[in-house]
Amino acid sequence: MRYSKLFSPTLRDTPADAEVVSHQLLLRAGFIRRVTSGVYDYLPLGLRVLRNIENIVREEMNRAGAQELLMPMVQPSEFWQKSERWDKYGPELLRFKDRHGHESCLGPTHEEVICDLVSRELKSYKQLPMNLYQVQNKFRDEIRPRFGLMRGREFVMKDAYSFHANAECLAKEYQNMFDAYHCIFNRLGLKFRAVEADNGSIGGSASHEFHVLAESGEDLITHCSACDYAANVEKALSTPVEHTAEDSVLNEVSTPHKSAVEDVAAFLKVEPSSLLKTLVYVAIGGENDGQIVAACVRGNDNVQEIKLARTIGADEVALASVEQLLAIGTVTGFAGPTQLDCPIYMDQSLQHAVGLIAGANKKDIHITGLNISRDVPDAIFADLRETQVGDTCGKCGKGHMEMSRGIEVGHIFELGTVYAKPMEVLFQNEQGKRDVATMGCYGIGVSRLMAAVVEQCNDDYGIMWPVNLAPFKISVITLGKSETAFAASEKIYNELLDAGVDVVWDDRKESPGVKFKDAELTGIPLRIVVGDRGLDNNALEIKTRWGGKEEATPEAVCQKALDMLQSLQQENN
RNA sequence: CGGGGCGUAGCGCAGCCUGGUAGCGCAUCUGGUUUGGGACCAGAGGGUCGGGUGUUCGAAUCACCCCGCCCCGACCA
Repeated sequence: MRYSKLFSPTLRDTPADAEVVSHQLLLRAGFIRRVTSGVYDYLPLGLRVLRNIENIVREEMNRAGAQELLMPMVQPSEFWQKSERWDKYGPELLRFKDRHGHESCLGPTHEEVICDLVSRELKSYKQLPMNLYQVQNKFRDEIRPRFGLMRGREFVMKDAYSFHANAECLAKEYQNMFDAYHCIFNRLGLKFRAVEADNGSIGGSASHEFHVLAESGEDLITHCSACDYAANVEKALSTPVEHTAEDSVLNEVSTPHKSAVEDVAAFLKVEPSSLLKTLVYVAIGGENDGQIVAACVRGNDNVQEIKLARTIGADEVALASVEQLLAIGTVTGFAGPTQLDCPIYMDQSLQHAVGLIAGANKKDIHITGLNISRDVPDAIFADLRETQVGDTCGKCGKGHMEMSRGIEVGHIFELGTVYAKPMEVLFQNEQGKRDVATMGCYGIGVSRLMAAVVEQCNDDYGIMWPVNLAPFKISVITLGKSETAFAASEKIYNELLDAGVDVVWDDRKESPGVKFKDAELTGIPLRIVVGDRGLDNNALEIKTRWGGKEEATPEAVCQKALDMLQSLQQENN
């Protein structure tokens, strides 16, 4: 490709509305442009990278034995009614009617469609197991799209669905996908971590998320310093540092206008860990929709709302309103577990706690000397607190937990029969009886990966694509306007084209600085500089995007560059 | 949807408080000079000042409504 013909509009200034580096650089380097909220154009360079990512994903999925197909973006409401998600899925599902008044939606995921397809064709256990995948655009009407490709409404996803005769077979495929995902993210040159995850609304049993480690990540993930345990904090198991206190009698103390944990602790001259934090929640969705519950953790801990929701059988929870607090006999800022008219859930670490300070359910008053087993006999104990740095690992009991931020780029689930059953994905088993297929599903956010890679691979000059992903591998930069430099460049360019490399020739009538800056901004791994000076010295410069520098004669420069490319590729993997 | 911020040329911004007929840098176009790190000179084009309504002799500027964007929260690949 000649740069003079390339549609690659780069920007000098960072667009003001882009917050994270990946968004800024992808815009500046001319890889993407925004169409509307959470919806983007992929320009030629961006599409090249996207395709490179897709192809690595394809190769590894194929190698793992999955088969590619392609399902539609538009899906009929009937499928969703059958799976009972038409009502459950919520406003993220973009629904519309066609000219006949027929209700449809844009696919946010494809369990329904694949189940419908497979249910029609699946007859016998002999056809199983089977793993089908696609790389396709999804649409989710996200509440708040942000960070460019990181959280779009329309995005490219690889979604795979496996079907099995039984749970053991599913477990095997789950492991197979787990391993394939490791291969994929390694080939993409990413620092990542697989963590145990909450299944969320998708349902099913086992589940892992794959996170690219980055400060800008939206998720908090935690891992053990000693064993291989790693989990999303939404789900992580750990035990807090022990707290000891003297047992004593209950006593009321006046704490005027002090309701925040820090304020109360400072006012009473104690550590926040001596306090009991009581938060009142309302269940949303699930069998106990609308139920009000109290959740208690130590003052220095936080309630992990997802854990609470799972514990009480709700889809999610929300903090109760002032009116709801009054209804159960307490007031804002001074809630405590005694004499509350609702079920009281307590973090399991509090089972034997004594000498705590808690709200008295009266304005401006706290109680001291709270003994949980004595004073809150009806408490229900469960894992409710959010894991903190330094907690003891809930798995090995030896290491302590460390925290990092992650971008979720993959998620795999053992679904079991949650979709196959309502969608009637049935087959005849070995005994000749009708059976429900057991399913797994495996997602990778392909377009999000593009952003995640940039988050990890950039410097002050721009993007530094891993060789595997780079839109072009080599940039031939012509300097000056001499006929000889131009002719020499063209020769090198053609030689590289013949060698089958993705090469771009910067033949523009621009000053050297502009060409260098653009090559760096767009992250081309290797550049060959062809100028009169180099030609006169019979030594052309080859420079890597990571600072490496070599020289070669005009005759040898192509081979040299190809060799360098190869060794860069190996470093990558 | 709740809270905060913003909307003036392709990009980055000033002007608004105190109303007077729209400006700067970069980019773009023409001509010329230049070419190993975002060149220089001369000239040129490009704006419903997000939209509407109102106040006013007069609105980018003041008021009200709407729309859009960004950040924090709930969602998730």
